[in-house]
Amino acid sequence: MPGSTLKSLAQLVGVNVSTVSRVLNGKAKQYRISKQTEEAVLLAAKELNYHPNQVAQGLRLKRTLTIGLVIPDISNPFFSALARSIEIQARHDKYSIMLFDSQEDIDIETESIQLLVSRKVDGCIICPIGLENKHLDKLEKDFRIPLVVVDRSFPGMKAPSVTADNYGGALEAVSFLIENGHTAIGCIQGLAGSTVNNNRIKGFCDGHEQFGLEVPDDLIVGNSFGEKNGYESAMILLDRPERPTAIYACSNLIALGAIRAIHEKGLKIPDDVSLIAFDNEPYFEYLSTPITAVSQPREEMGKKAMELVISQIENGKQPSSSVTLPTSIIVRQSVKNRNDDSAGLSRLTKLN
Amino acid sequence: MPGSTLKSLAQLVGVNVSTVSRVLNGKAKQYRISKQTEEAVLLAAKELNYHPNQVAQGLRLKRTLTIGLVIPDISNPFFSALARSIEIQARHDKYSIMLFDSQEDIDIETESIQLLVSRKVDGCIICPIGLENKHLDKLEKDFRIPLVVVDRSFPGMKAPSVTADNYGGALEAVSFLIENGHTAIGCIQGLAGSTVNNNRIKGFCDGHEQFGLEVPDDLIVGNSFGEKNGYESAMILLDRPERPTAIYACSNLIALGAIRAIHEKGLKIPDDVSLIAFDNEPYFEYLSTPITAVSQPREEMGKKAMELVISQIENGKQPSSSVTLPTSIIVRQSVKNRNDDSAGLSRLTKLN
DNA sequence: CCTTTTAGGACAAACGATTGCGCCAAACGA
DNA sequence: TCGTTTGGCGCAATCGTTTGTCCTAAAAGG
Repeated sequence: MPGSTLKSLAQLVGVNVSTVSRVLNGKAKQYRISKQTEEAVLLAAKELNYHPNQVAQGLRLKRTLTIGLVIPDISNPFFSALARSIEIQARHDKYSIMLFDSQEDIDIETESIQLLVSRKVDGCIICPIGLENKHLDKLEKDFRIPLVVVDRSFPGMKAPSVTADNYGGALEAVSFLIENGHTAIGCIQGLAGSTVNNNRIKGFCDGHEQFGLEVPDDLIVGNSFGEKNGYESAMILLDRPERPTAIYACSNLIALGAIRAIHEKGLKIPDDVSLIAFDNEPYFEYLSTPITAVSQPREEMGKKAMELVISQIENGKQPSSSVTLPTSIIVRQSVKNRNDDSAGLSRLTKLN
Repeated sequence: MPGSTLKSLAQLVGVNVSTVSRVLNGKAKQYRISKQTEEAVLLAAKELNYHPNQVAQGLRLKRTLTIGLVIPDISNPFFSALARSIEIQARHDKYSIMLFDSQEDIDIETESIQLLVSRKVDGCIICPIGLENKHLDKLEKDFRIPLVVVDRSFPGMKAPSVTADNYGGALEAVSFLIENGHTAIGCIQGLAGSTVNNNRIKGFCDGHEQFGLEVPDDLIVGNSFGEKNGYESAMILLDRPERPTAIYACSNLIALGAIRAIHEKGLKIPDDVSLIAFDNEPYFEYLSTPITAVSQPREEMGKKAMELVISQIENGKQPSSSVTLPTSIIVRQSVKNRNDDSAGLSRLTKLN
């Protein structure tokens, strides 16, 4: 049966569609439908394998049970893990996910947001490109669609955000490097100006200061979270007359690109250069040299984001605060302990 | 404006909604709408930033411009690459993607299919778990929703499928191993009974026969495409009294699990055991030992799948044939050439 | 001057579901 | 016997679009 409808059920049972609707919505006693009629309707619904047309329901109820998900690159393991977690949580709450891949392109992101509006999603979760948020604000102001921003937040946005503790994680990473005797640390950053990058860089800088080191501005290079930038920026760092002893990669893909560059140069991790990554991948464990990384709670981030949209949708209230989830450092073997190298090297410690 | 509608436009311009609708659908001259009215409507549409309510359109036109995508695990890089390619192609054709992650669970897969029906998607692309297809057939027979099956097909299904050349790729992989002097090859299979696994195993077996070798049935172990199975099955193979000299892993995740097991055993690839994987990952290049793998054309598969659904939707005709896309082997360093080991070892060659 | 054409749009019925209201019969109370 | 309740359900509007049909005035034709 290509689509049994309320009408077909009504005809079969011999009652009005409104009666069928009420029975199927469990409002039988509220509207004083007789037991007999109720059972007949329920039986017919089973027979015809009735399932309501959610498009019609969506129009009538102004609620589509759909969440829009906009992501810069679903093939990036970080985002696909996030997406999975979001989908699972959504399914649990009876919502479905409409997926948009913005391809790290602000125009596609904007276009996707327009689509979300046209499609009347009940709420959305967006991992924005990172530099603009006017189009995001419109979602709430003009269209009143609940929004949660994940991974890349904006200062001054009303929409709640879910992010990892980028500052804390960065601080931990750079402290780890410095404590292992590294003082010339190259930093390959992501999209400059994005809040997530700002925080990962601020942690990098503050880490230096906490140990009384000068911040090596000229060692901060790059401008994208992608693999290509990781490769190219690593090449630049490695070509410097005074090669940094360690590289801090601001994303999983940057790390992968850096590894490619290091391989290509014929250098060894960690003997020739140490590496630490922000964002962990399962395969980091099995790389030529297992990579030390700052791990983000991907599943929790997705779950939390979904909870925040749902609560906005169902309670109608804006959850006051954004959430920041803790990171953890996973120490493997990509950072060399230079303190052992020469006894003459004075060990650095935190100042305060 | 939380949703300008045809009605609001009509009031603003002072005409009937039908007139507005016709103008916006480019049917102005067909219905003899005057230039003035047309321009007034278009202007108002810009002013109010009108975008049609796609839910209402969907109900009226019985066409939602939505494709359902059901995938066993979006965090598996193979599927996320596929999803990305599908989303990009869909966007190009004005469709949006509704994403369902079946979590390798047949019940969730079935539930997802029911959701696709309720949500009136125009077509769907499913990467099924692999063992049953009755619920898939219903999609077409009972609901007339165009369907394309990707990665895991079923013999005798009417729905077209898009798969890599699993048989050919397997044959190539095992031939490569044998030509490198391996005769005791462990095989960690995926979900037994699924067509994709059948083909990857048939290639494995036929490969042996083509070289006049007996098929080592007892060396074929495992029963899932996941990482856990890769780990556990590899452990079993490595614990055998006569350890296989090579392992053929039937999926990317199986390979990752096998690598974990090999590491844990303190063995080296390829000196202690060689490894070849079906399905390539970018990071295979940078592993402790770069892994030789059979590469599937992920992007092409996604694009082709989308083309097949669209053609069914728009032409209403069933594309006669399923497509099989060629694989290619990427030789790295995880397979040891045992022919060099001892001069006494007779080199194997293909029989015919 | 009367009829026919044409231009320009309005009206209303769908699509499938939900829901406020109203209607009719039987039962009940007085 | 007559009004009032209550049980049980139908009617019709509505959500926002699309589209077949119909209507009205002006222009054209004779």
